[in-house]
Amino acid sequence: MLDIKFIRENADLINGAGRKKRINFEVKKLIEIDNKRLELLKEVEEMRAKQNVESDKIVKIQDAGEKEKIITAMKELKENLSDKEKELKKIEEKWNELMLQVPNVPDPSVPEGESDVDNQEIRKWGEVPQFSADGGFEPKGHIELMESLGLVDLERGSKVAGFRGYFLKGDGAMLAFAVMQFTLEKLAESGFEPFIAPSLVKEESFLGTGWLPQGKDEVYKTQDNLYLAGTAEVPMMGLHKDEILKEEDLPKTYVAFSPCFRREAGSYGKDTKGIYRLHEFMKVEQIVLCEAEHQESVKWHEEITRNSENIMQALKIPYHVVVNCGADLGLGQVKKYDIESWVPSEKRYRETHSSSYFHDFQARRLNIRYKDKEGKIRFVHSLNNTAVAVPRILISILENYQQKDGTVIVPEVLRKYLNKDLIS
RNA sequence: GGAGGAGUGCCUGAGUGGUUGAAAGGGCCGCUCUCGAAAAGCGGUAAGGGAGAAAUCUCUUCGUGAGUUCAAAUCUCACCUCCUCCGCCA
Repeated sequence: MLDIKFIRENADLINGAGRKKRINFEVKKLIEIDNKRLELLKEVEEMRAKQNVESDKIVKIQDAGEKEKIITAMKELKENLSDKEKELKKIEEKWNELMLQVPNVPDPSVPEGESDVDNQEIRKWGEVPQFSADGGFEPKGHIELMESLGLVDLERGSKVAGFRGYFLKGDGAMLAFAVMQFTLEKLAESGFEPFIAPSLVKEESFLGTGWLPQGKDEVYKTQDNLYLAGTAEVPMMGLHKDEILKEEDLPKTYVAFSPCFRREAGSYGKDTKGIYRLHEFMKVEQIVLCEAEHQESVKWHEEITRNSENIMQALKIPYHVVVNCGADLGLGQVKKYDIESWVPSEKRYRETHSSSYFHDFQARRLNIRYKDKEGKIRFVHSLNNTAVAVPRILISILENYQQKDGTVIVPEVLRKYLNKDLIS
């Protein structure tokens, strides 16, 4: 959500944002509704003021006849007032609906583009392994690798959990916990406060983060009107909802584990095999709330991106970082980087992390504020980034560390968790 | 799942229809006193919206929503949250 005053004064900017993000939104319509809203608001407030004044008189006046006269007049006013209030409420509902659709303005550095193919590589790390070079071998895909090593059971997974169901087992289960534990420890060391966040969450945090209403097909809803979060970003942003933080408490840097659930409604045909795209997975996520300065957001955006890169480098997995183009940005995102990890069997990088900042877009919706040095109350800025997503990251770990005989070397930094250096 | 109880400002807590945006105490901030501190005294201390250059004026908010009434923190209903007891249970 953006400030209505900002929207009114920067209609062109918002229209441009919509174009760049390939989101249909007409500022003109909203401004018309807003004008109507302000007009009605004024009328309603004048009537209420009148009512307040006359109410005081009713209490003070002794004369019974006079009193009766005012009460009669107030009865009439009440009729008119409640009609106007109903009208105002209807307009406000429409207004709110539109306000939730206003796209946040992307940073000028975000490239134009139609889809994720237009995302631009900004840096690359690591040597892509050359398995098939002289005397080498053709690298196996993660499914074959994991099934032959007994790390996953996909057949029984779908028997039990349906489409995209899976069991991680044996060293697959151990490796999953190892990489999450490693990540959590690394980030806790850098000062991020660890959390285990709820996944079953009320609607308001979904609206607040911008996952709803736009993504309603993407989110599971329960019969108790709770929703299953697709990322810890949702509960973690809800954490400080309606709070006024102190400036000295900022930045809030959190690292949260949570199970994640996604319907993948728009991706029926995509990645139907293996453990790349799942309805249920686990994730360790970085969340930052910082002061409401663009430079702060940028600084933290780079920092949380670097944190994830550091983990990838510790795991020694080749990756590159792309800056997402306009069309690949969500409604609230100002700028986003994806980290994509090398998948040898596909000979390409695939998305494993997503790092974005929102300015105060989410904070406005969630009403998360802080008091700055001058005592002024402002909305915080918010950011989030994947620290590691499991089991997706296992694809790159296992495929990059595989050997000719089908065994897999355990990344050095994970050995202490598995108590072994080879999965065979 | 069953039976009760409660939700008021930063906190504790008063308030059962009308000068209550809200007593009192605590906290916090400022000032006085003091060499300084403590204590004491005095003053201040919600957020959001609208109008205005500003001073200021005005509207809304006592868990949320709906209702009764000329008028609601106060009455009615629904929902949410928390607490206690019973049952079940990782």
